Amino acid sequence: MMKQLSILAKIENQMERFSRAEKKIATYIMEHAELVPNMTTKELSRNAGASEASVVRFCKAIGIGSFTALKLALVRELTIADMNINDFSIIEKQDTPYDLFNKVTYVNKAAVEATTTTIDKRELEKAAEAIAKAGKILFYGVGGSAASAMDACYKFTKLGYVSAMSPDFHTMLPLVANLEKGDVFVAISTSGRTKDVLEIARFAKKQDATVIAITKLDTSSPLYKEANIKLCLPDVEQDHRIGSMASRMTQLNIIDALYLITFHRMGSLVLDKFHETREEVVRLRR
Amino acid sequence: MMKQLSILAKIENQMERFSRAEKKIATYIMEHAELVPNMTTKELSRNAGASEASVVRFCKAIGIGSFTALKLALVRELTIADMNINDFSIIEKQDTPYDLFNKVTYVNKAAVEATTTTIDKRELEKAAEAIAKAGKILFYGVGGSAASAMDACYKFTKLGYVSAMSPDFHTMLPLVANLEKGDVFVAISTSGRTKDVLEIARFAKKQDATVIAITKLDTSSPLYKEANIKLCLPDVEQDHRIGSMASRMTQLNIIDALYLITFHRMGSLVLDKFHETREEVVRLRR
DNA sequence: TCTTTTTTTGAAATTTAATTTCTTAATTTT
DNA sequence: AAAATTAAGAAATTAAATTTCAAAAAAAGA
Repeated sequence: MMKQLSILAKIENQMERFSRAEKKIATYIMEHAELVPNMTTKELSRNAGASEASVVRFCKAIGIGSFTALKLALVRELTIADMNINDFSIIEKQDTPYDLFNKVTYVNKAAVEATTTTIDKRELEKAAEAIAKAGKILFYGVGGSAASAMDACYKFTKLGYVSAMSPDFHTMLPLVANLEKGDVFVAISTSGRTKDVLEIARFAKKQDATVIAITKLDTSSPLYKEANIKLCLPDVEQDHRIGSMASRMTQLNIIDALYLITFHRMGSLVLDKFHETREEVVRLRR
Repeated sequence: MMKQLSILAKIENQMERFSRAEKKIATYIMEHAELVPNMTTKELSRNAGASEASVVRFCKAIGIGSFTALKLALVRELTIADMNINDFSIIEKQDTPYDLFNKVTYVNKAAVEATTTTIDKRELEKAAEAIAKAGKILFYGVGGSAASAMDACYKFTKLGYVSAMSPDFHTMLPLVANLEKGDVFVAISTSGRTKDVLEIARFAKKQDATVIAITKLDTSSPLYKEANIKLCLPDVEQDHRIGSMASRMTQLNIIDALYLITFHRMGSLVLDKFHETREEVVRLRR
């Protein structure tokens, strides 16, 4: 029922979609998975009969940020396969609540872990830089992503930023209209194809704000293409009837990172104000 | 038969033999093994307080051919050992954004994992039962827990429940006033001592609603004592300056479980309505 | 204690690997 | 068939790992 987070399964599933060179690479990896972690792009490209560039592009195509990340993910997967933990991956009729809880826990843990395969070091640095320089930060996500936007907004408010969010398109419009050059707009959409989010992101860009996208690594999605900075989520898509649970975990993991990075960067400068807030909170304790 | 020593064990064994720089590197690896696979020689050397050359030499010293090989070996080992959770509050001055990201990821993963230590099978079953019988479900959390409440509300609305939430005390009052016997009120407060949440929870109880608490396992907290059903969060140690990030992860993990359990229980009965919603969503695709 | 020798270390240079850019080739669309 | 789009590899760039080498620290011998 719940789809695998497994790299090899993902490759197999997408096999028809792949282009000629990608197919060669995919086939080679499927057949020699255990060798790949010890290879370089040059070796793999030579063995598969494609170019190094295609190897790197292939990684993005399957939603993994870099060749090195693919190698690490493969090692993990092959190690796990040896251990046979995979009975977690399927929900069964006779599952008790506690079984289901354990399965959810496993999936969420794996989802958080998978974020390391899609995050790009430099994009993260760019994001940190942009946020550090921003006057205002807006967050926007709808449906399942609204809660992530809310969480992010709360966190950055705590840091002393002028921050806002709303799951409502019409409320966002005037907020975005007031963005200025150097301000930051964070668009949260796992698919990268949510119309409302896209439209507001374009508007924010027109206002000269820096647009940070928190979205699935999918080079063909409109949000991915539009954004100034891309913080990519792993593709943890699950049963379409259930909807994505784990993807919120990955969104929040990235938001936590942004928060911690900003906090760390501000350093002791803000700690005083921070403590003031805290004391007041304790005093008013509700 | 000679037992194959793991890398970490091997490092520990040889600790006395190491030179000064090697010792620093060994210590860092022992203490942050899970971070090393995503590091470069430069990062590791900086974090450990030694040079890149020493990192490479260290690998040879423990009988591993290259730094890359060490990283792969560590991944294998950690995947098998799968987390010995000790390591919170691990932020250092010189951490780069990417370092911080990896640390957050590790902490969040560990937090999700830790949920398994505090959840009680029977409480979970009671919660599932109560929700199945409920007409309405309310969620209430303030501050950092508001986003969790929002997420939960969205999920249960998708399942066809009459569900509401607000981070605003005054908005909650009339909502709770309309609760009837058998309805469910879910109070989300990690500390279990948030005044607003407590007051509303008491009110809900007076209305004969079933009060489910999502709160830290702490038998002396008022919310823990008041609640009909307790779904307990692990006590994720938190830096008080930073505030809890990981605790939201644990809240959401439990919410995901409740959602999945309810979904599972409803079974195919609702799938039709579910699909209708989905088709409409696709049609209106925004 | 004071050389001398040996070992350890990190800075800089080199080599190797990964990624991006740019151009050409192939494919699809009109 | 022409135009537009997409795919692919060669070459250039950037980043990572490794080696070299000179200086510092420690050990050995006077």
